[in-house]
Amino acid sequence: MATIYDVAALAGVSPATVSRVLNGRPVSPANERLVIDAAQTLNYTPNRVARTLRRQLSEVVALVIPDIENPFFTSLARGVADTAQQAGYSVVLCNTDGDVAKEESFLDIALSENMAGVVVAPAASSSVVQPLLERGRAVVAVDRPIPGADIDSVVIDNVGAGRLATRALWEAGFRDIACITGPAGIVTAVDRGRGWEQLLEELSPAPPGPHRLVHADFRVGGGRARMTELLELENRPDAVVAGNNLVGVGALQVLNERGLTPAEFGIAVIGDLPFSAHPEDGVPVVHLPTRTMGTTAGALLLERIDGHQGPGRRIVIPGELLAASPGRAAGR
Amino acid sequence: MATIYDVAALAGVSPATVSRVLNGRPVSPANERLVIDAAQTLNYTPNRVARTLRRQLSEVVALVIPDIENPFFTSLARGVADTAQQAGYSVVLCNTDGDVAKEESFLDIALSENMAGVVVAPAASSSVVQPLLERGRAVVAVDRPIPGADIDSVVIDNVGAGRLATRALWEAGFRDIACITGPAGIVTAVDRGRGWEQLLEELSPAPPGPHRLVHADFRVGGGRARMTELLELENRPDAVVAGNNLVGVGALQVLNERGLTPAEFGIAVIGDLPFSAHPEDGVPVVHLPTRTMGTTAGALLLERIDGHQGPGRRIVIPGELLAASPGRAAGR
DNA sequence: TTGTAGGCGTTATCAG
DNA sequence: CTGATAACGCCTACAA
Repeated sequence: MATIYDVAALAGVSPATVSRVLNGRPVSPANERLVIDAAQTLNYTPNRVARTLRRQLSEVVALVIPDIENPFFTSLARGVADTAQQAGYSVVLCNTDGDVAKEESFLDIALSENMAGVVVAPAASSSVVQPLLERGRAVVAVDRPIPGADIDSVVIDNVGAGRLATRALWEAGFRDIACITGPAGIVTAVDRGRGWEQLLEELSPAPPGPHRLVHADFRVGGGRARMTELLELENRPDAVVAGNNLVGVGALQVLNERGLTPAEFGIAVIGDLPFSAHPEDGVPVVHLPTRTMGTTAGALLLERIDGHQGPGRRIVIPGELLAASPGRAAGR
Repeated sequence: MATIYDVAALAGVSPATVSRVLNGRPVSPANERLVIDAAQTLNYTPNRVARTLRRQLSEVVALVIPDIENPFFTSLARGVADTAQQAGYSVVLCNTDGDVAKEESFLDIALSENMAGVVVAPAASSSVVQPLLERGRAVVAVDRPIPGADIDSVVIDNVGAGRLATRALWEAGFRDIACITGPAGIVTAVDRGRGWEQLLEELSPAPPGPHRLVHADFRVGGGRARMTELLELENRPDAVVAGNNLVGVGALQVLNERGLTPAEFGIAVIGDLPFSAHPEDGVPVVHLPTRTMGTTAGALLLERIDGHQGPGRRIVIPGELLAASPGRAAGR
């Protein structure tokens, strides 16, 4: 592999001059030509490891997410990647599988690899970003804020999303609306449940009992399990709010298998139904602009990398209720 | 940030001894204790950049895929990540968006970051892995082989998958079966189309005209567009093979929107339908074990990293026809 | 504008 | 077993 010395030798200049050309610093036109030609003929590529060691900062940013198989996060990832790549950074994706230890390991690596910044969707409510911050690295939280860390964060208005979904069912005439949200330890799940609760307390003469709010794994299996239980209840509800896209898929699976239509048993979903092959008539969906979250988080990160100081900013992105009209095209 | 010198100073030994402890080389028990304690109190983490520069090899492997939003590839990614992480490697995911230039850029980076290896699902039939191979780096192709490169590859039996899907429709009684496969430039798409063609030539007294094989973008939109066109044909077919999971979703969307059931218009899908909320009764699906592909590719990569020599191995993984019986649980 | 030289943090070699 | 030292490839004062 050619080094900067090889290029210098071939061009008949010093390594410093080569470095200057590579980094766009002033060099005589003649030498610039020589260096460029030499680099070309040697097929020279700067060694990024050495550069990073010297500069103490790489041109890589990491995106740490808990579930790479959830379209919510892959769409988010696209947003971050688009923004960062446009600014010349490479984006590497790290999947923690919801495992706090893996997340910590990736943050460690980001630190010791001298990465320029990290966008993290924390697996739990605690996330060890302090070491990164102490070293002056850019860190942005996305989807879920990190309590106690004064950093930029980009989140959904989860309470509002919960309200929108619940209101859609209420207005469709349902009066005993349950909610399957995510784990009690995940703030997005809790907030969506709070939105559901708020709205019913405002509208309903008899607010729902606490047993109408159930927690599920934020995956298809979780939705299936809780939906099945709800249906087998002695006094079962007449509608349900699904706390995220995958829970929605699971719940819909159960309803469909039992031949229950959305008119018979109401269901609204917080988050876009991924890859739906059926129109899902009558199912209100609260669209969450995940790609926008990603681009926003990416933009904040770039600003921080560029040296922006100041207290952590908090950007809240609203969900948007999609009409549950028949014939609406699903999927993408 | 503490360095190896700080640890050495605190422990009262030389940096070399610290390095030895870190790398599990023989050191007197007394010194080992001292070093471990010193490292702990200083909260020391080795600088991976410096280590990589010195060792000329990092403990990172890259996985380069063309579409992070396609569950086919995210599932594959899980497989690779599981295997590699178990062996102590960090996996970084690079999404090329099907863009050959981006792919080349990522391969460049893998090279100049001294990454230990790369698993690549090539965007096109050419992929510039030569520089990596020349530097002795481990490279494994997955999903699509790289013509002209003598490397390990893990692929689906795409011809076989095409045959399975087509046979299922034939046996269900359909006799004018079209095929929507992927772009003509993607070998997996071509092979699946060949499987369709082969089978019909064997079974059908009048093999299908070439216009029964159409190429689509391997995404939902591609499936929608081609399916719509097929249905509007003057002499439309009575069934269709969808060339991948997303084309299947798109085609199913169109059929469902028009109220055509799988009994009226046959459809079989090559690849698992992602996140299906409906049972999809009567739709034969050729299951592709993507996760296994990933773990297999990861294992081959690790062997190469460990120095395994020899010509490129080619592992072909068969698809498996899932019965299209009513009531089958869909999604995961 | 250009070259020299030191150092980024680690590991490997080579004496001791 | 241990320590001093050079080297990985690059960038950047500093001096010319």
